[in-house]
This record gives sequence, structure tokens and C-alpha cells, in this order.
Amino acid sequence: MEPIRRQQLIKATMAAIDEVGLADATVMRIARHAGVSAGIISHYFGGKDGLLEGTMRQILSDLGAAVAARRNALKTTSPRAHIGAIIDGNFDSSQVTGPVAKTWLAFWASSMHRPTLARLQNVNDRRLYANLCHQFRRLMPRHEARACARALAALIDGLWLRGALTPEGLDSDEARRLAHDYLDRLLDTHDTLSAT
Amino acid sequence: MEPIRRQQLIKATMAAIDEVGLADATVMRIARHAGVSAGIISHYFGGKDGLLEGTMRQILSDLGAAVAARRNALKTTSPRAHIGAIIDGNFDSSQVTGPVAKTWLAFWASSMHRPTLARLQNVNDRRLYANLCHQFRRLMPRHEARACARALAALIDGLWLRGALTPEGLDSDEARRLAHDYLDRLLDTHDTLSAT
DNA sequence: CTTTATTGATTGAACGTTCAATAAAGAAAT
DNA sequence: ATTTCTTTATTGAACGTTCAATCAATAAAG
Repeated sequence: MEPIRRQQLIKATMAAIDEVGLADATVMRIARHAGVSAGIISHYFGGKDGLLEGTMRQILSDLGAAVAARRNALKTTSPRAHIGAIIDGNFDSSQVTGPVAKTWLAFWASSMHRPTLARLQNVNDRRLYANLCHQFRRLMPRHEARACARALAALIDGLWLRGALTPEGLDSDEARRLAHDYLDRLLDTHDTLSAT
Repeated sequence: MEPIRRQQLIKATMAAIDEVGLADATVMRIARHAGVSAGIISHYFGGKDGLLEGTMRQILSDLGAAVAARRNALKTTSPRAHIGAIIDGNFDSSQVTGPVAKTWLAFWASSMHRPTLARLQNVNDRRLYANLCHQFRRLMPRHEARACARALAALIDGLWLRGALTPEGLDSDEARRLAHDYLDRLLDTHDTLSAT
């Protein structure tokens, strides 16, 4: 029963945040979405904070899984292909849909002042950056590789951000296209950045 | 007295949000930052919502002014220079400092579910996009120009976002460098994107 | 019969707003 | 200049609301 309820409540949390935002996502509203009573949340998550942490963990782990799956499916070890897989994983359809994207952004903003969420967000952030950096490193000096990794990560985040804010949601195909195009430009002429 | 207090309270709002986040920025805490009593807020802004709206207006207007100032200072009409000025304006030091950046991101996130803030954010967003698009349009077909504008806007937002979240704050020099480099790449070989 | 699952009313804390009271500042009149 | 009147500025306590957490009671399961 426990794993069922936990999953149910996490899903309900995303639905509630998608509906009214993190600030108005009360335990009662979340519980109603899940079709249970409010007390259950404290029973399975120890309180509202535990539920929010569990929800963020779920999102981050799904995101990591989407990236890992695409990278494992590659037949090649080429850096370009791996970075492309990272891009595609970050725009995986399961991550880009309304509720998940809005919850993600809400957590992102509130992680500025919640140490627990900040830690989770940081781990995920470093993973993306380290992965990108490692692949770029195979094609250019460290300094350039770092700059490329930071820039591509920023573009990915920016596309996410704008996608979460527009009413129509993110056009994941166009986002992928723009990110891949940027990658192509970075790899074609990767000397320009060193002009510091 | 009124303009003094309004300015004072807006500044205190940013300080409070920087300190504890939007969720915990209570009227009492804001008032304490400004050295006044809580009732004053309702007196000058009609309530907490009015104060938040006023604060976001201030940030957006400052940002717009920073961009406009740099563009007006240009001696040339070259698209590249204008886009460069837009980039520099968006990373103006007055906008990038801790309190402003964090407040900006907090509003951004909460604008998903607050119609008033969403309207303000939308106006600003469209302005940035339209400005970029118009300049790119002078150098390439409409379809490409739109793609470039969306991508550059996303990169700018992404750099902002990451800057607001890292404890050290945004390195505005590096952010400008990355954005300018991207711009150079877009203008150097602006045919790649049309391969749709 | 014991453990687990679930409810929903209750509790206490925190918040935004209101408002009567007070202080300060000008304006008008003597 | 002094007094009186009016307006504006400001306070802080009181009020009503909302929320998360608690817990005794109940139901279901093993």
C-alpha cells in the first residue's frame, strides 16, 4: 500500500502545483487530488515538506533516467552523439509536459531558500554540467570545454524556463532543434571562445 | 512623503525576498526592513499584492531603461551592435546583483499563477523578443530571424536563471561573453538553422 | 487479536487587513 | 506670532481567516 500511496500523492502534488502554484498547493488540495484525506500525507511523508522533497526527487530521477536511457542506446562513443543524447533527454516528452515542467520551475525558484531542495537541485545541476564538460573536453581544451558546457546548459535551462511560462507549453521539437544547432555551431568553430 | 515611502518599501520588499524568499516575505518582515509598521503597506499600496506588483514594475522598468540607454548610446545602426547592446543591457550590473536577481526569479515563477504578474512579465518578454527579432530580420529571412531571437532570448534567460541560483551570483562578464559569442556564431553562418 | 490504513475534527500558530487613536505638518485666521 | 482647524502620516492591537499538524476513533487486513 505504501508505494502506491506515495506515487499517488506525488502525482497529486504535481497536479496541484500545476493548477494553482506551489504557494496555494495546500495539503488539503493535494489530498483531494489524490482522493484521500489530508492526514495521510503526514503518515506517509512525515509532513508537507517531506512530500515536496519526495516530489522533487521523483522529477530529478526521471530526468536522469531519460538522459541515461538515450546515452545507453547510442552505438557510438562520439562526443557529439553523447551531447546530443543529453540534449534530447532533457527535452524528453515525459519531462516537458505541463504539470512536470511547472512543478520543476516552482521547485527551482523555491530552492533558493530551502536548503533541502537546494541540495537536490545542486546535485542534478552538477551532473548535467559535468557530463557536458566531459564530452566537450574530448574535443577542445579545458577552458573552452567549460565555457561550452556552461553555455549549452544555460540554453537548455532557458528553453525549459520559457516553455514552462508560455501558456502553450514547450515546443520540444523546436527546443531540441535550437539546442542541436547551437551544439553544431560550438563544434564547428570551437576556437572563437578562447579569445578571452 | 508618498514617493519616498513607496521607494523605501519596494527596496525593502526585494531585501526581504532576497533574505527568506517570496513565500516567507511577510508584510511584517518587509515593514521591519523598511523601519516602518505593517499598516503602512496597505496605506500606500492598498495591500500586499499591490506592493508586489509595484516591485515587479520597478524591476521591469529598470531593466527596460538599462537596455534603452545602451541602445541610444550607439553611434551605429548596425544590427549586430544593437543586439549586442540588448545583451549588455540585460546583464547590467544594477539588474544582476543578488536581491534584484532573486526577486526577479521569484516573480517569474509565481507569474505562472498570478494573472497580474503574468501580464507584466508577458509585456516584457514580448519586448525583448520583438527587439531581437527586428534586428535579426535585417540580416536574414523571417523564419531564421525568429529562431535566432528565440534562441538568444533563451540563452539570456538561462544565464540569468543559473546566476540567480548559484550562491556566488552571476558572473556578468562571463555571461556577456557567452551571449556575444553565441551572437557571433549566429551571424557568421546564419544558414544552418533553415535546415528544418 | 494485532497491525496497518485512514479519517476528520481539533488545535495552535501565522498571516493580511482593518481601524480607532495619535502624532505631525500645514493652512487659515486672529 | 499664536491659536485653531484640517489634512496627512503612522502606529499597533484586534479580528477573521487559513493552514499544517495532531490524534483519538474506526475500518480493514493479516
